[in-house]
Parts: sequence; C-alpha cells; structure tokens
Amino acid sequence: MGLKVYNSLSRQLEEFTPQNHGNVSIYSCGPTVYDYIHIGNARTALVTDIIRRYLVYKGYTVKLVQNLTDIDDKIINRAHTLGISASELAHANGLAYFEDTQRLGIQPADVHPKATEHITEMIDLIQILIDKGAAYVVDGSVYYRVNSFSDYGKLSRRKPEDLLAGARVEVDERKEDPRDFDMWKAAKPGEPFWESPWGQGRPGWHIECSSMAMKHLGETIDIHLGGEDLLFPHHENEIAQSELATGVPFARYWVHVAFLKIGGKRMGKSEKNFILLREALDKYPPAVIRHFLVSAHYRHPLDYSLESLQTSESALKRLNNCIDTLEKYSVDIDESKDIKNELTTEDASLVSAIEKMQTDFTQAMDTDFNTAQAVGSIFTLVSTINKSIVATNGVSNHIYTRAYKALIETCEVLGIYSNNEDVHAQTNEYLEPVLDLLLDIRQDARNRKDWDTSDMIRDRLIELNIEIQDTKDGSTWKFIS
RNA sequence: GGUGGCGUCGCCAAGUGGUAAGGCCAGAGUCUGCAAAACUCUUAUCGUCGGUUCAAUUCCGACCGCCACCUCCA
Repeated sequence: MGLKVYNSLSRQLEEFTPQNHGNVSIYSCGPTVYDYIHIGNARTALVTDIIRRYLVYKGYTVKLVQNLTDIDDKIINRAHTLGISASELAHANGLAYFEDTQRLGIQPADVHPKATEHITEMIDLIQILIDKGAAYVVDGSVYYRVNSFSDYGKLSRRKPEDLLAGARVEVDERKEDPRDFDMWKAAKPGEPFWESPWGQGRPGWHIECSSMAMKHLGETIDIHLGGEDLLFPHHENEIAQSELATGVPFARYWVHVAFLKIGGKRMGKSEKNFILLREALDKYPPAVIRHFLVSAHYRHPLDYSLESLQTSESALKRLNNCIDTLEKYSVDIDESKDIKNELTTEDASLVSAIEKMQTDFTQAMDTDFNTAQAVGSIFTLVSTINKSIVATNGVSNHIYTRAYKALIETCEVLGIYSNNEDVHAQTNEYLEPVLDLLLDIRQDARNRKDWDTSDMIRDRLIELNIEIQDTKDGSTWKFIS
C-alpha cells in the first residue's frame, strides 16, 4: 500500500510518486529571521521533519531544502530599532533558529539557503521574466505582471475580480494591476541594498523561494511545504514566477500546515499572542512538545494550552514506562533465527499485536501523514503489552525484545521517545551505590517494622526529587521532575 | 464581498455508509505496613433540522456557532 498525500493544488488526496524513483525533493518555507520562532512556526518545521523522517523510514532518499529569509522589511525595521545592522540581526536569529529547532529534535535540512547569498540567481530569474514580458520596471523596482500568467490563481482558486473586490488590497499607483507584486524593491536611503541591472535594491519575498528552490532542487520539486497562510499570495506567486520562467510545474505536491492556535485564535507574531519555542522548551522536554504537536493531524488546527502539554507529559510517561519495562526484559536476539515454530500461544498473540501496530502505524502515516492515528496505534500496543506483563503469562523475552524494538522504531519516526539515561548517566554512576545503600537500610528497617526510619528515608529522598517505588519485586528509585 | 476549514465522551483527538481509535481527567480495583508510583477495569450515537439510502456520525441541502486567508505572519 502506498503513500497518499493531500495536495492543496488539487484539493484532494493523491497517490504519492516522486518524479525520480526512490528520491524525493522537498522544499519547506523557512523562517524570516527577525525574531525567535514561536511554537506555531515550530509546528510547520516539525511537520517537515516528520514527513522527511517518515519518507526515510519508507526507504526513500530525501533531499530537504529549507530557506532562511535573511533580508526583508521586518528585519530592516527591527534592526533599526535595536541599533544593529540587518545582517547582524539576521545572523543572530538564524543561529537561534537552529538552536531552537535542534533542541526540539528537528534534524537540519540538507541545505539551508539564505536569500542574501542568492541575489545573483534571483536577478537572473527576474531578468528572464522581464525578457518574457512578464515583468516591468518602475523607478528601480521590478514588478511581476500577473496578467501575463494565465494560470494565476490555480492554487488559491481566486479569480482576479475576487481579488480586486477585497477592499484591503493597498493600491500602488505605480503598478499596472493591483495584483502585481514586487520581485525587486528599490532601496530607500539608508536601507541595505545590492546592485542590480535596475539599480540598488533588494529582492522581494516570493522570488527568493522560487530561485532557491530551483537552484537546489531543480525546476520541478516533489513536495513544497509551508504554513497555510503562505498559500496566498506567497505560494501562488512562487508558482507564477517559476512556471512562467521554466514552462514546467514548479511543485508536484503542495502541503500546507494548519495553524497552531491559542485561546481559539491563530498564534501569530502580529497578534502578539505567541509562545516562543525556546520558552516552551525551558519548561517541557522536547518529546512532550513533539507529542503535543503530533497529537492532531497537520491539516487541522491545534490549540495550544498548558493543559495540553501536561496531558502530553502524562501520556508520554505511560509510553516511557512501558518501553523502560520492556528494556529490562530485552535480550540479544538472533534476527536470522526463525523462531516461528517455538512460539507459545501467548507469544504468538503478542507478535500479532506488534505486527498489527506496525501495519496500523504505516497505514496511518501513509494516509497523509496521520500522526494522531499513528500515535493511537502505538498506545494500543502499549496497552496490550502492559496486560501481557501483568498476566505474567510466559511471553518470552525474545518477543518482549521485538516489542521493544518495534516501539522504539516507530516512536523515533515521530521523535516522541528519548530515554533520559544519557542525561543522568554520570549522576547515576555516582549515586547508584549510595542509593542502593539507602534502599538496603530502608529495607532492613521495614523488615524490623521500623516505619519511622523507612518513611524518613522515603520522605527525605522525595525532597531531593528521588522517588522510591515499592513493588512486589523490591524497591527501586528514579528521578522525578 | 470572495475562498477554505471546523463543530465527535468532562477535556484533547482519530475515524468509518452498517451502530465510534488513542490520550488526559475521574471513579473502581490490584500491589503496599501506610503511601506513592505502576498497572488493570469502567464511561460517547458524533452542532441543529431536513433529504438520499435497506442503513448516515460518515453523502447532499439548509441553518446555527467558531476559525482562517484575501495586508506582514508558519
């Protein structure tokens, strides 16, 4: 069964077939680096990351390109306010972007092109469009002549008259048509600029994506990703520029990520109702934030709240407990050995549950990357495993090991599992003998029914964020947060 | 005005033309010296009204409510 992707261009689910067998090219619209990113921005970055991980999981070779818009009006204005140069601001926020996204476990793209490093390519593309009569120069600025592209509006399904009816379009007298947009903006005094055939200026927003996508991925890319707000006009304009210049389709599948909301409203920079990703990361582990973000399908709005994050934290605890328990049972297994004939009924039952999870997971992800459903399949298996462990019905360690591996593998596609062992490894090495000693002393006290002593040890440790867990197999300890 | 989306258990959230995954919370248990932790069990007829159909939450229509894009915003 194959992967199906919802294509914004056709407004329906389509069978996914990359143009080059086994290889997928993806372009994802990246941040404009005038500020830190918020969780809403992170949602799109994370969806990109997961789509890429899943395609790799399915065996594709993926080339992912994500741009950094490092020159635009917002950057210039913010830099001016801060009293630094636009490039300094862009550089700092670019670094912060990578820092934040990598903390969230987002793997860097294969290429992160910057607008200011592709001025030549953009000028070339603009020149092509001028030569084709699709652009015109006014006072050192270059505008795209929307009328010259008959397919204009095919992505957003907007008719020219609809656009003109919108009273919010600012009319620029210099434009032939209100819908025309600038590809090259003449510099005003004091603004950063680059030399061009039309004078000093800077590129427009849409032209960068067109030229950087084509430079790094070719004239036709497989998947073009972005937030749903970019559908119009940004992506519509990218199509207009690119396709008029090349004569071939610009992107084969257009994927748009729905908004993250807060209090029912869109989280946005201009609303000033955003939570910075780094703030969230200071409070919650990456896996928790990821779990929250994948708990809804990417094309559905998701509402941010502290409660939701706490819900994800609790859910993840259940998952981690299961995985940690399985790890204790895990053994080295000989993959090549066929143990089919040696399976007990209980073994076989768990094996089929594992296989069901893998099938369901794949099916969910194959259906337009339905992460919410995929997570569901993982938790269904968790439940089955827990029951099996409680029942102590003689499932072999081999099978528990298989379950362990299957869970790790699928969770890694979503990036919702990370064991804390590494974090605590050093501490553990030092603390373990000491805590074992304390647990021994406590056990002695318990044997003597000296509850004062045993409870004191328990209470004092909890103050140190170390929790004692009494089970029928003895006492263990763990860090709590 | 144009375009698109949403309304499923207390909360979050999948899904299907034939009577609804999963998570959280809550309640009840198991375990325990008591607890905690952990685990188990239990809880929905799908906004309203019509229509199509043997059968609709799932298709169509109307209505109500909410959100978004058309201006920078992932």
